[in-house]
Amino acid sequence: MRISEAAARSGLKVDTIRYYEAEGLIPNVTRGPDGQRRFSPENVDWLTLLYWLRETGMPMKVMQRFAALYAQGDKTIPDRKAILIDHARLLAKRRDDLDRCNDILTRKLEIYEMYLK
Amino acid sequence: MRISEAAARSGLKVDTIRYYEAEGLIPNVTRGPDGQRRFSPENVDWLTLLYWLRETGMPMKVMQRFAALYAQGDKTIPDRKAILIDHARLLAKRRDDLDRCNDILTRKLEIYEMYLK
DNA sequence: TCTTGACCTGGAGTTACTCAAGCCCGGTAT
DNA sequence: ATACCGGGCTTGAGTAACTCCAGGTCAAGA
Repeated sequence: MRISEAAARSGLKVDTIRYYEAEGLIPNVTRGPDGQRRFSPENVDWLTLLYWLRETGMPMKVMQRFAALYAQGDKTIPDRKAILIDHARLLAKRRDDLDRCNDILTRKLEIYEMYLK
Repeated sequence: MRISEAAARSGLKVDTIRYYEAEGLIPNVTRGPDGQRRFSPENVDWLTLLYWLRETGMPMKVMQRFAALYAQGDKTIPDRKAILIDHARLLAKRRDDLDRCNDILTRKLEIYEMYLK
């Protein structure tokens, strides 16, 4: 499929996809005879994963490493697994942060209520 | 207290605090006779709030608006309340995102396990 | 044929810091 | 008295990760 559809399906913007490809984050992107990018369903799966990793705060350098490992085949699965487990730990921390911030907001809002009375 | 202590207490870096002040995010910062910034406990409270708002993804422009409203006194409390409620909604969305990403990671890891068998 | 729409590249602009260079100032060790 | 810290100051450059834009190609439809 074309880049616009890949963008719509993955959640990434067209520009971001091109940028990610230039930075080596997307393996196996082929071009049609017209020189335009063609995305396979596997490409889109990959982009969707990148979208969520980004959305949850994975730095690009880590994604780059992840993509490089992927390009080296199945023997890098333990390494890739380690990266994802690490990221899952980050997610847990972020979740705690959100909860903590929520508590703070709740307290502030209570104070505002007092003032409004 | 001095800037380094304010940084340690709020979680923000010294550089970030100076930057935030320059951008108008911190009301009522006074200077000592030596020309150095002095932070009151209220300042530190404010900085801590900024720290958590930033940590949970509030853009600086919103913080700027929030600070400007704060500087205008109690009559802006409803507006400030609206900003915080809005941000709380964002927190809820981010929490969903984290959970969704966690699901994806879990599935990927299961696939990796299959390969490793 | 002409135009439209999707794609291309290269490069500039943006956000929110982050770091570094170079200077001032008060306190302590020699 | 002076040399040297550590901490603070400002200004300005650098970074990450996009994001947008100008200018150009090309296939397909009216």
